[in-house]
Amino acid sequence: MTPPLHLSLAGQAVDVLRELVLTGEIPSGARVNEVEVAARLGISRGPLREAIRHLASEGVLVLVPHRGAHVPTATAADVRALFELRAALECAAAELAATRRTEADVARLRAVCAESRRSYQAGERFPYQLDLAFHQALLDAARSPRIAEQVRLVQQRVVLLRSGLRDDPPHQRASLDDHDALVAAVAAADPARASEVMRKHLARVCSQMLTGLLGAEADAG
Amino acid sequence: MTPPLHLSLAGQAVDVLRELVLTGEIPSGARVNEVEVAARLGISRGPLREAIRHLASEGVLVLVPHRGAHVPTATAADVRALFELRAALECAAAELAATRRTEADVARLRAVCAESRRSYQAGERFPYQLDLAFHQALLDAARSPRIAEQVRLVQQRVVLLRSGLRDDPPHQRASLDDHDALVAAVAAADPARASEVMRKHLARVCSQMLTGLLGAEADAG
DNA sequence: GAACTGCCAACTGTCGACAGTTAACAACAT
DNA sequence: ATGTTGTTAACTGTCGACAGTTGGCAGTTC
Repeated sequence: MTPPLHLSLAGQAVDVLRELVLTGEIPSGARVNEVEVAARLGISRGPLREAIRHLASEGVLVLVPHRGAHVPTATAADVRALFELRAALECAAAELAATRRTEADVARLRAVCAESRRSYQAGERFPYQLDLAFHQALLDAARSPRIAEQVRLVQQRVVLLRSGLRDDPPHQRASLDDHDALVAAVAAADPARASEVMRKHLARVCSQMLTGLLGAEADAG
Repeated sequence: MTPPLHLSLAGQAVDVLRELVLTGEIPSGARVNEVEVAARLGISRGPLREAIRHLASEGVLVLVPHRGAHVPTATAADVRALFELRAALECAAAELAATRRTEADVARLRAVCAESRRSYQAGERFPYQLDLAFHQALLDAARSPRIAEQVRLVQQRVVLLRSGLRDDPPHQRASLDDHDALVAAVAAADPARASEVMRKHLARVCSQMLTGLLGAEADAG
């Protein structure tokens, strides 16, 4: 999907390790042994260490002095704090998108929404990839590179939390409606409404994720 | 001030290098030679490389493959994008602060404002440290660790831009008024007003910084 | 039986050295 | 004189090895 056109081994290691963590192949809470993973990737410990530090700065891994890196396990408070950050960023992005969007942006947003709804009705499931694509399209319309960059990092951590989370059709349906309302507000050039719709959308997603995680924790414990 | 109680050399190198860059000792646009700086810090290239990568992830340095790291030079578009991000974060923080602040938070904010005004009138100058202290106090009142973390990173980049920027008493006076208005809105538990005051405050700071930078560029060119 | 102490293995933190790439300089041809 | 090409020096990217620390285990003592 994303072109891994890095030259350095460290850059490649970042992509591979990130994928390993985000797909859950390295599960939440698991430790990352440097020599073991270095051997697995066929590189030395130097570049791998740089990759680990990089992913730690993204929040994909956490570092403990003299005890290496491990995949973080999130508490309910962590999730709420993360979604407060996400709301700050994406609400602002929604406002900017409502101000700066072109006709092409609106068309793209509508296309992603239509594709999402079609996919949902066809497979009775809302592919998360399309959800990401929608938010990405909104960020493109906002034309604020720094905000987009930060949202990408936050979404990455959200993906991390989602690993092993069961689907919830009613929630997916609500998200589809939220997206449509968001596009309408952006198309109408109504920043305040776009921001408010986004805030409610993210609040819903957050609470759904919290119940899902607490349920998973309850299942595990 | 901040306790540099890191254990690893890489951690110490991060602090030292950051200080070197933020104080302008390593000027904007300058390249960072690994062997040279490693010798200067009395450490090997390994830890220094990790420190450089870390600072690059913070935006304090930029990396170019096979050409090392250098201190970034900002364009007007970069400054605007950065302040869009800062506005997204700090407006949200202002809203949260207006919702969650305790009496102690308000007292602390008022104390910082009073100290700022006193310092301004005494020395005809508004120490930037007190400006940072005010925004920090507001973040404390917001009680959103993730947002606070991101604001800290953004402020760091703003400090980077400020290096070698002349003072502007009228602007400082306006900032003092903005801060007072912000405290009033937070004390009144008025999130919408707090957000709006913050937005205008940051817009003013941004435009002042742009004129200051463009003037500096004109002087240099 | 429980708690403390000393040892040991595993792992991280750090270092010095080698290989590959880049950019600048110089020599040459046009 | 200018454009091109070969050469070289400097620097980054990478590796393997050593040292210091941490956590666990066995042995001992109360």
